Amino acid sequence: MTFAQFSRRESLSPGDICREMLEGHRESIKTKKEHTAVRNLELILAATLAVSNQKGFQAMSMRDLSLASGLSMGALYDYFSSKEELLEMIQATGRRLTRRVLERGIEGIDDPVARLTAAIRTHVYLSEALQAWFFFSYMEARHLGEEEKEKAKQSELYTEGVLSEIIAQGQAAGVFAPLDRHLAAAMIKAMLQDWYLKRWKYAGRRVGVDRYADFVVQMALSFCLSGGGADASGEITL
Amino acid sequence: MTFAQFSRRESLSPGDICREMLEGHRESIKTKKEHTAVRNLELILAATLAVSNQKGFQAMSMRDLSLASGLSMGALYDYFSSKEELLEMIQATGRRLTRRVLERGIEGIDDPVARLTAAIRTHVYLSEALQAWFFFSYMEARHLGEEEKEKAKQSELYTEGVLSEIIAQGQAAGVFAPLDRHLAAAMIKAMLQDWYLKRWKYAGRRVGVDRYADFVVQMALSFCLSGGGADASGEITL
DNA sequence: GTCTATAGTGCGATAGAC
DNA sequence: GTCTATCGCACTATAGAC
Repeated sequence: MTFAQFSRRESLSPGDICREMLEGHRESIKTKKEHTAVRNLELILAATLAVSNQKGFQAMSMRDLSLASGLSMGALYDYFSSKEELLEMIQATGRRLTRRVLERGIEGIDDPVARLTAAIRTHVYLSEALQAWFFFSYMEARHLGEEEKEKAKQSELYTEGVLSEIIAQGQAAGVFAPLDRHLAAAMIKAMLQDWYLKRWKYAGRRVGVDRYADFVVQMALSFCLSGGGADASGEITL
Repeated sequence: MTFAQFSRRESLSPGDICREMLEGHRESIKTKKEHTAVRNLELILAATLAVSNQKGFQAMSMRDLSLASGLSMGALYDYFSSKEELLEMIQATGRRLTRRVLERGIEGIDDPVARLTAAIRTHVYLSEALQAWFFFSYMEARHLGEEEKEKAKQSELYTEGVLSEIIAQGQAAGVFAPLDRHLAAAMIKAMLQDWYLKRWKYAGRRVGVDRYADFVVQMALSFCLSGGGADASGEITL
Protein backbone atom coordinates (compact mmCIF):
# COMPACT_ATOMS: atom_id res chain seq x y z
CA MET A 1 0.00 0.00 0.00
CA THR A 2 1.17 3.53 -0.81
CA PHE A 3 -0.18 6.88 0.39
CA ALA A 4 -1.83 7.45 -2.99
CA GLN A 5 -3.74 4.15 -2.68
CA PHE A 6 -4.72 4.96 0.89
CA SER A 7 -6.09 8.35 -0.09
CA ARG A 8 -8.27 6.81 -2.77
CA ARG A 9 -9.68 4.25 -0.37
CA GLU A 10 -10.51 6.58 2.51
CA SER A 11 -12.70 9.64 2.11
CA LEU A 12 -11.03 12.21 4.30
CA SER A 13 -11.90 15.50 2.63
CA PRO A 14 -12.73 18.46 4.90
CA GLY A 15 -16.37 18.06 3.87
CA ASP A 16 -16.51 14.39 4.86
CA ILE A 17 -14.95 15.08 8.22
CA CYS A 18 -17.16 18.04 9.02
CA ARG A 19 -20.25 16.04 8.12
CA GLU A 20 -19.10 13.46 10.64
CA MET A 21 -18.45 16.23 13.12
CA LEU A 22 -21.95 17.66 12.66
CA GLU A 23 -23.39 14.17 13.14
CA GLY A 24 -21.74 13.87 16.54
CA HIS A 25 -22.79 17.30 17.79
CA ARG A 26 -26.29 17.86 16.38
CA GLU A 27 -27.76 18.91 19.70
CA SER A 28 -25.27 21.67 20.45
CA ILE A 29 -25.12 23.20 16.94
CA LYS A 30 -27.88 25.76 16.46
CA THR A 31 -27.76 26.00 12.67
CA LYS A 32 -30.22 23.43 11.33
CA LYS A 33 -29.63 23.58 7.57
CA GLU A 34 -27.20 20.76 6.85
CA HIS A 35 -25.48 22.39 3.93
CA THR A 36 -24.83 25.67 5.75
CA ALA A 37 -23.69 23.97 8.91
CA VAL A 38 -21.16 21.78 7.10
CA ARG A 39 -19.79 24.69 5.11
CA ASN A 40 -19.30 26.82 8.22
CA LEU A 41 -17.82 23.98 10.20
CA GLU A 42 -15.25 23.60 7.44
CA LEU A 43 -14.37 27.29 7.74
CA ILE A 44 -14.17 27.08 11.52
CA LEU A 45 -12.10 23.92 11.50
CA ALA A 46 -9.61 25.09 8.94
CA ALA A 47 -9.18 28.40 10.72
CA THR A 48 -8.83 26.82 14.16
CA LEU A 49 -6.15 24.40 13.01
CA ALA A 50 -4.29 27.05 11.05
CA VAL A 51 -4.17 29.62 13.81
CA SER A 52 -3.76 27.18 16.73
CA ASN A 53 -0.96 25.20 15.15
CA GLN A 54 0.92 28.43 14.67
CA LYS A 55 0.40 30.09 18.04
CA GLY A 56 -1.41 27.58 20.25
CA PHE A 57 -5.10 27.17 20.98
CA GLN A 58 -4.95 29.15 24.21
CA ALA A 59 -3.30 32.06 22.48
CA MET A 60 -5.86 32.05 19.67
CA SER A 61 -8.53 34.58 20.58
CA MET A 62 -12.09 34.40 19.35
CA ARG A 63 -11.30 37.55 17.40
CA ASP A 64 -8.45 35.72 15.65
CA LEU A 65 -10.79 32.89 14.84
CA SER A 66 -13.48 35.25 13.59
CA LEU A 67 -11.01 36.96 11.29
CA ALA A 68 -9.43 33.74 10.00
CA SER A 69 -12.75 31.97 9.39
CA GLY A 70 -14.62 34.92 7.95
CA LEU A 71 -17.51 34.44 10.39
CA SER A 72 -18.48 36.96 13.02
CA MET A 73 -17.99 36.23 16.71
CA GLY A 74 -21.74 35.92 17.11
CA ALA A 75 -21.99 33.34 14.32
CA LEU A 76 -19.18 31.25 15.78
CA TYR A 77 -21.17 30.75 18.95
CA ASP A 78 -23.92 29.04 16.94
CA TYR A 79 -21.52 26.10 16.50
CA PHE A 80 -20.16 25.77 20.01
CA SER A 81 -21.11 27.27 23.34
CA SER A 82 -17.58 28.01 24.53
CA LYS A 83 -14.01 27.93 23.31
CA GLU A 84 -13.50 24.82 25.39
CA GLU A 85 -16.34 23.03 23.66
CA LEU A 86 -14.76 23.76 20.29
CA LEU A 87 -11.60 22.07 21.49
CA GLU A 88 -13.49 19.03 22.72
CA MET A 89 -15.47 18.78 19.49
CA ILE A 90 -12.31 18.62 17.41
CA GLN A 91 -10.63 16.11 19.67
CA ALA A 92 -13.66 13.81 19.83
CA THR A 93 -14.07 13.73 16.05
CA GLY A 94 -10.37 12.95 15.59
CA ARG A 95 -10.50 10.08 18.05
CA ARG A 96 -13.53 8.48 16.37
CA LEU A 97 -11.95 8.84 12.97
CA THR A 98 -8.58 7.39 13.96
CA ARG A 99 -10.17 4.39 15.54
CA ARG A 100 -12.35 3.65 12.54
CA VAL A 101 -9.66 4.07 9.90
CA LEU A 102 -7.10 2.07 11.88
CA GLU A 103 -9.53 -0.81 12.38
CA ARG A 104 -10.43 -0.85 8.73
CA GLY A 105 -6.76 -0.77 7.78
CA ILE A 106 -5.92 -4.04 9.48
CA GLU A 107 -9.16 -6.03 9.30
CA GLY A 108 -8.87 -9.35 7.53
CA ILE A 109 -5.08 -9.40 7.68
CA ASP A 110 -4.00 -12.33 9.83
CA ASP A 111 -0.31 -12.82 9.19
CA PRO A 112 1.48 -10.94 12.01
CA VAL A 113 4.15 -9.42 9.78
CA ALA A 114 1.59 -8.20 7.25
CA ARG A 115 -0.74 -7.00 10.00
CA LEU A 116 1.96 -5.01 11.80
CA THR A 117 3.01 -3.52 8.48
CA ALA A 118 -0.58 -2.55 7.68
CA ALA A 119 -1.10 -0.96 11.10
CA ILE A 120 2.03 1.16 10.78
CA ARG A 121 1.34 2.22 7.20
CA THR A 122 -2.28 3.05 7.95
CA HIS A 123 -1.28 5.22 10.90
CA VAL A 124 1.42 7.09 9.01
CA TYR A 125 -0.87 7.67 6.04
CA LEU A 126 -3.78 8.78 8.19
CA SER A 127 -1.61 11.25 10.06
CA GLU A 128 -0.32 12.50 6.72
CA ALA A 129 -3.84 13.08 5.41
CA LEU A 130 -4.86 14.83 8.62
CA GLN A 131 -1.51 16.24 9.66
CA ALA A 132 -2.82 19.51 11.06
CA TRP A 133 -5.49 17.64 13.00
CA PHE A 134 -3.04 15.17 14.55
CA PHE A 135 -0.60 17.89 15.49
CA PHE A 136 -3.40 19.86 17.07
CA SER A 137 -4.72 16.87 19.02
CA TYR A 138 -1.29 16.09 20.40
CA MET A 139 -0.31 19.60 21.41
CA GLU A 140 -3.66 20.72 22.82
CA ALA A 141 -4.67 17.56 24.68
CA ARG A 142 -3.30 19.01 27.92
CA HIS A 143 -5.69 21.96 27.73
CA LEU A 144 -8.72 19.70 27.95
CA GLY A 145 -10.73 19.25 31.12
CA GLU A 146 -9.91 16.22 33.27
CA GLU A 147 -12.67 14.12 31.81
CA GLU A 148 -11.73 14.71 28.18
CA LYS A 149 -8.02 14.42 28.97
CA GLU A 150 -8.71 10.91 30.23
CA LYS A 151 -10.36 10.05 26.92
CA ALA A 152 -7.31 11.31 25.05
CA LYS A 153 -5.07 9.05 27.11
CA GLN A 154 -7.37 6.10 26.49
CA SER A 155 -7.15 6.81 22.79
CA GLU A 156 -3.36 6.75 22.92
CA LEU A 157 -3.46 3.49 24.82
CA TYR A 158 -5.93 2.05 22.32
CA THR A 159 -3.60 2.63 19.36
CA GLU A 160 -0.74 1.19 21.32
CA GLY A 161 -2.88 -1.77 22.30
CA VAL A 162 -3.53 -2.53 18.64
CA LEU A 163 0.22 -2.69 18.01
CA SER A 164 0.95 -4.65 21.15
CA GLU A 165 -1.71 -7.25 20.36
CA ILE A 166 -0.30 -7.82 16.91
CA ILE A 167 3.11 -8.39 18.48
CA ALA A 168 1.57 -10.84 20.97
CA GLN A 169 -0.05 -12.68 18.12
CA GLY A 170 3.28 -12.90 16.30
CA GLN A 171 4.98 -14.15 19.44
CA ALA A 172 2.30 -16.82 19.94
CA ALA A 173 2.90 -17.93 16.35
CA GLY A 174 6.62 -18.16 17.06
CA VAL A 175 7.44 -15.53 14.42
CA PHE A 176 8.37 -12.64 16.73
CA ALA A 177 11.00 -12.74 19.44
CA PRO A 178 9.93 -12.78 23.10
CA LEU A 179 10.63 -9.12 23.80
CA ASP A 180 8.57 -6.76 25.96
CA ARG A 181 5.68 -6.12 23.63
CA HIS A 182 4.30 -3.14 25.57
CA LEU A 183 7.58 -1.28 25.37
CA ALA A 184 8.02 -2.26 21.73
CA ALA A 185 4.55 -0.94 20.92
CA ALA A 186 5.30 2.29 22.78
CA MET A 187 8.47 2.79 20.75
CA ILE A 188 6.65 2.20 17.47
CA LYS A 189 4.01 4.69 18.58
CA ALA A 190 6.71 7.25 19.33
CA MET A 191 8.10 6.82 15.83
CA LEU A 192 4.65 7.17 14.30
CA GLN A 193 4.06 10.41 16.17
CA ASP A 194 7.30 11.98 15.06
CA TRP A 195 5.97 12.11 11.52
CA TYR A 196 3.28 14.65 12.29
CA LEU A 197 5.05 16.42 15.14
CA LYS A 198 8.30 17.26 13.32
CA ARG A 199 7.11 18.05 9.86
CA TRP A 200 9.68 20.82 9.40
CA LYS A 201 12.48 18.30 9.90
CA TYR A 202 11.36 15.76 7.32
CA ALA A 203 10.30 18.41 4.83
CA GLY A 204 13.75 19.98 5.09
CA ARG A 205 15.36 16.64 4.33
CA ARG A 206 12.94 15.78 1.56
CA VAL A 207 11.77 12.62 3.25
CA GLY A 208 8.35 11.72 1.84
CA VAL A 209 5.53 9.86 3.52
CA ASP A 210 6.09 6.53 1.74
CA ARG A 211 9.78 6.48 2.54
CA TYR A 212 9.04 7.34 6.16
CA ALA A 213 6.46 4.57 6.46
CA ASP A 214 8.90 2.11 4.86
CA PHE A 215 11.55 3.01 7.36
CA VAL A 216 9.35 2.62 10.43
CA VAL A 217 8.08 -0.73 9.15
CA GLN A 218 11.63 -1.88 8.54
CA MET A 219 12.80 -0.81 11.98
CA ALA A 220 9.83 -2.34 13.78
CA LEU A 221 10.02 -5.63 11.94
CA SER A 222 13.78 -5.84 12.29
CA PHE A 223 13.40 -5.57 16.01
CA CYS A 224 10.37 -7.82 16.44
CA LEU A 225 11.84 -10.56 14.26
CA SER A 226 15.31 -10.58 15.76
CA GLY A 227 14.50 -9.40 19.27
CA GLY A 228 17.51 -7.15 19.46
CA GLY A 229 20.17 -9.75 18.78
CA ALA A 230 22.04 -12.03 21.15
CA ASP A 231 21.00 -10.58 24.49
CA ALA A 232 17.24 -10.43 24.04
CA SER A 233 16.41 -13.86 25.37
CA GLY A 234 16.28 -12.65 28.95
CA GLU A 235 13.59 -10.06 28.30
CA ILE A 236 10.37 -10.13 30.23
CA THR A 237 7.23 -10.53 28.13
CA LEU A 238 4.83 -9.23 30.82
CA MET B 1 26.15 3.21 33.57
CA THR B 2 22.96 3.45 35.61
CA PHE B 3 20.84 6.47 36.51
CA ALA B 4 22.21 6.41 40.06
CA GLN B 5 25.79 6.63 38.75
CA PHE B 6 24.84 9.38 36.34
CA SER B 7 23.25 11.44 39.11
CA ARG B 8 26.38 11.21 41.20
CA ARG B 9 28.57 12.34 38.34
CA GLU B 10 26.52 15.35 37.19
CA SER B 11 25.52 18.15 39.52
CA LEU B 12 22.00 18.99 38.43
CA SER B 13 20.39 20.29 41.60
CA PRO B 14 18.01 23.27 41.25
CA GLY B 15 20.68 25.43 42.86
CA ASP B 16 23.36 24.44 40.35
CA ILE B 17 21.08 25.09 37.44
CA CYS B 18 19.85 28.43 38.69
CA ARG B 19 23.41 29.58 39.30
CA GLU B 20 24.14 28.75 35.68
CA MET B 21 20.98 30.58 34.69
CA LEU B 22 22.00 33.67 36.63
CA GLU B 23 25.43 33.55 34.96
CA GLY B 24 23.85 33.69 31.53
CA HIS B 25 21.48 36.56 32.33
CA ARG B 26 23.43 38.86 34.67
CA GLU B 27 22.63 41.98 32.71
CA SER B 28 18.85 41.59 32.70
CA ILE B 29 18.45 40.49 36.37
CA LYS B 30 18.16 43.52 38.62
CA THR B 31 18.87 41.77 41.93
CA LYS B 32 22.61 41.96 42.49
CA LYS B 33 23.09 39.87 45.61
CA GLU B 34 24.07 36.40 44.31
CA HIS B 35 22.55 34.41 47.13
CA THR B 36 19.17 36.15 46.93
CA ALA B 37 19.06 36.00 43.17
CA VAL B 38 19.74 32.26 43.05
CA ARG B 39 17.19 31.53 45.75
CA ASN B 40 14.47 33.49 43.99
CA LEU B 41 15.33 32.05 40.61
CA GLU B 42 14.85 28.62 42.13
CA LEU B 43 11.41 29.63 43.36
CA ILE B 44 10.48 31.15 40.01
CA LEU B 45 11.75 28.18 38.04
CA ALA B 46 10.06 25.56 40.13
CA ALA B 47 6.79 27.47 40.06
CA THR B 48 6.93 28.11 36.31
CA LEU B 49 7.55 24.45 35.49
CA ALA B 50 4.92 23.23 37.92
CA VAL B 51 2.15 25.53 36.74
CA SER B 52 3.07 25.53 33.03
CA ASN B 53 3.38 21.78 32.73
CA GLN B 54 -0.08 21.48 34.17
CA LYS B 55 -1.95 24.14 32.22
CA GLY B 56 0.51 25.49 29.63
CA PHE B 57 2.78 28.52 29.75
CA GLN B 58 0.32 30.75 27.88
CA ALA B 59 -2.45 29.91 30.29
CA MET B 60 -0.25 30.59 33.31
CA SER B 61 -0.90 34.17 34.39
CA MET B 62 1.60 36.30 36.26
CA ARG B 63 -0.82 36.09 39.18
CA ASP B 64 -0.57 32.28 39.07
CA LEU B 65 3.20 32.54 39.04
CA SER B 66 3.22 35.04 41.88
CA LEU B 67 1.04 32.78 43.99
CA ALA B 68 2.97 29.59 43.21
CA SER B 69 6.41 31.12 43.72
CA GLY B 70 5.56 33.18 46.79
CA LEU B 71 6.98 36.34 45.21
CA SER B 72 4.90 39.39 44.40
CA MET B 73 4.25 40.41 40.81
CA GLY B 74 6.56 43.36 41.26
CA ALA B 75 9.42 41.19 42.50
CA LEU B 76 9.05 38.80 39.59
CA TYR B 77 9.78 41.59 37.14
CA ASP B 78 13.20 42.07 38.74
CA TYR B 79 14.22 38.75 37.17
CA PHE B 80 12.81 39.18 33.70
CA SER B 81 11.36 42.09 31.79
CA SER B 82 8.44 40.22 30.25
CA LYS B 83 6.77 36.86 30.35
CA GLU B 84 8.34 36.10 27.00
CA GLU B 85 11.83 36.71 28.36
CA LEU B 86 11.19 34.25 31.18
CA LEU B 87 10.36 31.63 28.57
CA GLU B 88 13.51 32.37 26.59
CA MET B 89 15.67 32.30 29.71
CA ILE B 90 14.48 28.82 30.62
CA GLN B 91 14.89 27.51 27.10
CA ALA B 92 18.38 28.94 26.67
CA THR B 93 19.64 27.46 29.94
CA GLY B 94 18.21 24.05 29.04
CA ARG B 95 19.89 24.07 25.64
CA ARG B 96 23.30 24.95 27.09
CA LEU B 97 22.96 22.29 29.75
CA THR B 98 21.88 19.53 27.38
CA ARG B 99 24.74 20.22 25.03
CA ARG B 100 27.33 20.19 27.80
CA VAL B 101 26.11 17.04 29.54
CA LEU B 102 25.68 15.13 26.29
CA GLU B 103 29.18 16.02 25.14
CA ARG B 104 30.67 15.01 28.45
CA GLY B 105 28.71 11.75 28.36
CA ILE B 106 30.33 10.48 25.17
CA GLU B 107 33.79 12.04 25.23
CA GLY B 108 36.65 9.59 25.12
CA ILE B 109 34.46 6.70 23.98
CA ASP B 110 35.55 5.63 20.51
CA ASP B 111 33.95 2.25 19.89
CA PRO B 112 30.73 3.00 17.92
CA VAL B 113 28.57 0.53 19.85
CA ALA B 114 29.74 1.85 23.22
CA ARG B 115 29.48 5.45 22.05
CA LEU B 116 25.93 5.06 20.75
CA THR B 117 25.00 3.32 23.99
CA ALA B 118 26.51 6.15 26.04
CA ALA B 119 24.73 8.84 24.00
CA ILE B 120 21.36 7.16 24.47
CA ARG B 121 21.84 6.49 28.17
CA THR B 122 23.11 10.00 28.85
CA HIS B 123 20.10 11.52 27.12
CA VAL B 124 17.56 9.34 28.90
CA TYR B 125 19.19 9.97 32.27
CA LEU B 126 19.50 13.71 31.71
CA SER B 127 15.84 13.97 30.72
CA GLU B 128 14.97 11.95 33.80
CA ALA B 129 16.89 14.30 36.09
CA LEU B 130 15.31 17.33 34.42
CA GLN B 131 12.02 15.82 33.36
CA ALA B 132 9.89 18.89 34.03
CA TRP B 133 12.39 21.06 32.19
CA PHE B 134 12.51 18.84 29.10
CA PHE B 135 8.74 18.54 28.95
CA PHE B 136 8.43 22.29 29.24
CA SER B 137 11.02 22.94 26.53
CA TYR B 138 9.30 20.59 24.13
CA MET B 139 5.76 21.81 24.66
CA GLU B 140 6.48 25.53 24.83
CA ALA B 141 9.05 25.83 22.04
CA ARG B 142 6.32 26.90 19.63
CA HIS B 143 5.46 29.93 21.76
CA LEU B 144 8.91 31.41 21.28
CA GLY B 145 9.63 34.24 18.89
CA GLU B 146 10.95 33.33 15.45
CA GLU B 147 14.55 33.89 16.41
CA GLU B 148 14.46 31.72 19.53
CA LYS B 149 12.35 29.09 17.77
CA GLU B 150 15.14 28.72 15.25
CA LYS B 151 17.60 28.08 18.08
CA ALA B 152 15.33 25.38 19.49
CA LYS B 153 15.26 23.65 16.12
CA GLN B 154 19.02 23.88 15.84
CA SER B 155 19.29 22.29 19.26
CA GLU B 156 17.10 19.38 18.18
CA LEU B 157 19.21 18.96 15.05
CA TYR B 158 22.38 19.09 17.13
CA THR B 159 21.33 16.15 19.31
CA GLU B 160 20.29 14.23 16.26
CA GLY B 161 23.58 15.09 14.59
CA VAL B 162 25.47 13.55 17.49
CA LEU B 163 23.57 10.29 17.00
CA SER B 164 23.86 10.37 13.25
CA GLU B 165 27.63 10.94 13.38
CA ILE B 166 28.12 7.99 15.67
CA ILE B 167 26.19 5.84 13.22
CA ALA B 168 28.34 7.14 10.34
CA GLN B 169 31.43 6.29 12.32
CA GLY B 170 30.12 2.76 12.92
CA GLN B 171 29.32 2.38 9.24
CA ALA B 172 32.81 3.53 8.24
CA ALA B 173 34.23 0.94 10.61
CA GLY B 174 32.07 -1.72 8.97
CA VAL B 175 30.23 -2.47 12.23
CA PHE B 176 26.88 -0.88 11.39
CA ALA B 177 24.72 -1.70 8.38
CA PRO B 178 24.47 0.83 5.52
CA LEU B 179 21.04 2.19 6.46
CA ASP B 180 19.85 5.81 6.26
CA ARG B 181 21.63 7.22 9.29
CA HIS B 182 19.64 10.47 9.37
CA LEU B 183 16.34 8.64 9.57
CA ALA B 184 17.75 6.19 12.08
CA ALA B 185 18.95 9.07 14.27
CA ALA B 186 15.55 10.73 14.01
CA MET B 187 13.83 7.53 15.16
CA ILE B 188 16.18 7.16 18.12
CA LYS B 189 15.50 10.79 19.02
CA ALA B 190 11.76 10.14 18.90
CA MET B 191 12.18 7.23 21.30
CA LEU B 192 14.30 9.35 23.64
CA GLN B 193 11.66 12.06 23.71
CA ASP B 194 8.85 9.69 24.57
CA TRP B 195 10.41 9.14 27.96
CA TYR B 196 9.81 12.67 29.18
CA LEU B 197 6.68 13.40 27.14
CA LYS B 198 4.61 10.39 28.25
CA ARG B 199 5.57 10.04 31.85
CA TRP B 200 2.06 9.01 32.87
CA LYS B 201 2.27 5.99 30.58
CA TYR B 202 5.52 4.56 31.86
CA ALA B 203 4.71 5.36 35.47
CA GLY B 204 1.43 3.47 35.10
CA ARG B 205 3.28 0.44 33.77
CA ARG B 206 6.03 0.67 36.34
CA VAL B 207 8.75 1.00 33.74
CA GLY B 208 11.79 2.60 35.38
CA VAL B 209 14.42 4.79 33.80
CA ASP B 210 17.12 2.10 33.61
CA ARG B 211 14.84 -0.41 31.98
CA TYR B 212 13.68 2.21 29.49
CA ALA B 213 17.25 3.18 28.61
CA ASP B 214 18.15 -0.50 28.19
CA PHE B 215 15.28 -1.02 25.82
CA VAL B 216 16.07 1.95 23.60
CA VAL B 217 19.73 0.90 23.43
CA GLN B 218 18.71 -2.62 22.53
CA MET B 219 16.33 -1.48 19.81
CA ALA B 220 18.78 1.03 18.32
CA LEU B 221 21.69 -1.40 18.30
CA SER B 222 19.58 -4.23 16.95
CA PHE B 223 18.66 -2.08 14.01
CA CYS B 224 22.04 -0.50 13.37
CA LEU B 225 23.86 -3.81 13.57
CA SER B 226 21.48 -5.81 11.41
CA GLY B 227 20.17 -3.03 9.19
CA GLY B 228 16.62 -4.32 9.33
CA GLY B 229 17.25 -7.82 8.05
CA ALA B 230 17.39 -9.16 4.52
CA ASP B 231 15.99 -6.18 2.64
CA ALA B 232 18.18 -3.42 4.04
CA SER B 233 21.00 -3.65 1.53
CA GLY B 234 19.25 -1.37 -0.93
CA GLU B 235 18.91 1.54 1.50
CA ILE B 236 20.33 4.91 0.62
CA THR B 237 22.98 6.21 2.99
CA LEU B 238 22.67 9.90 1.92
C1' DG C 1 14.88 44.32 47.30
C1' DT C 2 10.10 43.71 47.85
C1' DC C 3 5.62 45.12 48.30
C1' DT C 4 0.57 46.91 47.00
C1' DA C 5 -2.27 49.24 43.92
C1' DT C 6 -3.62 50.27 39.48
C1' DA C 7 -3.30 51.79 34.53
C1' DG C 8 -4.37 50.26 30.13
C1' DT C 9 -5.37 46.53 27.08
C1' DG C 10 -7.73 42.71 25.17
C1' DC C 11 -10.32 38.78 26.43
C1' DG C 12 -14.77 35.44 26.12
C1' DA C 13 -19.38 35.70 25.71
C1' DT C 14 -24.02 37.80 24.74
C1' DA C 15 -28.00 40.91 23.49
C1' DG C 16 -30.68 42.52 20.07
C1' DA C 17 -31.01 44.51 15.24
C1' DC C 18 -31.65 42.84 10.66
C1' DG D 1 -28.74 32.61 10.28
C1' DT D 2 -25.65 36.33 10.73
C1' DC D 3 -24.26 40.64 12.12
C1' DT D 4 -22.46 44.75 15.23
C1' DA D 5 -21.93 46.64 19.62
C1' DT D 6 -20.82 46.11 24.14
C1' DC D 7 -20.51 44.17 29.04
C1' DG D 8 -17.72 42.71 32.73
C1' DC D 9 -13.61 40.56 33.72
C1' DA D 10 -8.69 39.12 33.87
C1' DC D 11 -4.61 39.99 31.85
C1' DT D 12 0.54 42.06 31.61
C1' DA D 13 3.32 45.42 33.16
C1' DT D 14 4.56 49.47 36.00
C1' DA D 15 4.67 53.28 39.49
C1' DG D 16 5.72 54.53 43.89
C1' DA D 17 5.57 53.44 48.99
C1' DC D 18 8.39 51.11 52.36
